[in-house]
Amino acid sequence: MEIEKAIKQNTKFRSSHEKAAVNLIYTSSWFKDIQNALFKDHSILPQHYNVLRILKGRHPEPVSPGTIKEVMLEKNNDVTRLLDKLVTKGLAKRQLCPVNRRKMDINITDKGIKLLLELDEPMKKHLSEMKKKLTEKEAEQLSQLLDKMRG
Amino acid sequence: MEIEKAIKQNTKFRSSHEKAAVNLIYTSSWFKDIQNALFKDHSILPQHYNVLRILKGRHPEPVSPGTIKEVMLEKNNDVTRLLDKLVTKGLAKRQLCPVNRRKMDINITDKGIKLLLELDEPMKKHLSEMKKKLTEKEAEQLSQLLDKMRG
DNA sequence: ACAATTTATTTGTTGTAACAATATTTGTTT
DNA sequence: AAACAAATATTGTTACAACAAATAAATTGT
Repeated sequence: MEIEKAIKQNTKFRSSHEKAAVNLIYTSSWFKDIQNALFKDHSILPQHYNVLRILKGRHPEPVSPGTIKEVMLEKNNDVTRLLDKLVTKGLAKRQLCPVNRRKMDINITDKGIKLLLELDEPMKKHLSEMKKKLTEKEAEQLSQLLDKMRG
Repeated sequence: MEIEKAIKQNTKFRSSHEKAAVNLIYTSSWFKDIQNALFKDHSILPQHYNVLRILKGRHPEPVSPGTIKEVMLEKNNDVTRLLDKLVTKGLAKRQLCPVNRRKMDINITDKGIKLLLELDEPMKKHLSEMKKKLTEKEAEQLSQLLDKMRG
C-alpha cells in the first residue's frame, strides 16, 4: 500500500523527499513491530538480538561495550544496562578486561548461542516473507538508496 | 557510506534482503537521531511533532485519540500520555466529545500552531540536506521500494 | 613521579514504551 | 428494559531510552 493510504493522508506531500522521509519512519516502525513479535517469546528486544549477533560474530574473542556501541544498528542505546539484561538472562558474560582494566570483556554464553540457533528458523522465515515482496535487484537498490540518503 | 562499513561488518550479509533489512533499521535510527536534535530545543520528540502535524491538518476540527493512533507514523505509542504531554505544554487541548462521550476531542492550540511555524524553517533545512543526497527520481524510487517492501 | 587529560564504563534520574487491566459509554440482543 | 458485548480511553506497572554526572583506569606532558 502506498504511504499516503497507509497513513490516510488526504493532502499531498510537499515533496518527494518529504514523502520518502515519512515513508522511512513508517516502514521502519512497521518492520520493528514484526521483529518485536519475533523475539517476544524469548523476552528480548531487537537490540538484544543485535548485540548477541555481534558477540557471536567475534566469538570466542571478547568484545567491549564501547566496541558494541560502535557497531550496533541503533547507537542511541544504553549499552551497560542492555548488557545487564543479557547477563542476568545468562545469555552473555562480563569480566574485567585484564589488559585494560577500564574495559569489560563481554562474551556470549552457550545459552546465548543456543538462543540464536532457536531464532534462526523464525528469522529465515521472516526474511523469506521479504523475499516474496522484493526481488533480489530491488533489495540491492533499496540498500543503495539508503546508503546514498545517509550521504 | 555503505552499510557494511557503517557497522564495521567483516563478514558478508547472507543475502541482499538481510542487508536491506539491516540498512533500514540503521538508516531510520540515524534519521531519527537527526530529528531528535531538531526538536530538542522545544523539548518534544518526533512523535509529538507528528501528532501536532496531524492535529493541524484537521484544524479546527477535533481529532480523537483513536484516530490519531490510526494515522500516526509509529503506531506503537501510548497516545494518552503522549497527549498528556502536549496538553501540559499547552500545545493541544482535550475535551469530552459531546456526541460520543467515550471519545475525546483533541485540538491543537494557538501555541501549538506557533510551535509548528517555528519548526518550519529548521524542517525545510533538514529536507534540503536530504535533497542534496537524493535526486527527485531517487526519492520517489525509495518510497516505491518501501511501499513494496510492506507488501 | 606527579598532575592533568583522556578513555571506558557505570550510575542516577527523568521521561517514555509496552502491555495488561480497568473504567465508562455506546450498541445489540432478547 | 435488562443483560451482554463492543468501542474508547485511561491507569498501573514494569522495562527501556536519554542525558548528565560520577567513577576509575590509562595516557600524556612537565
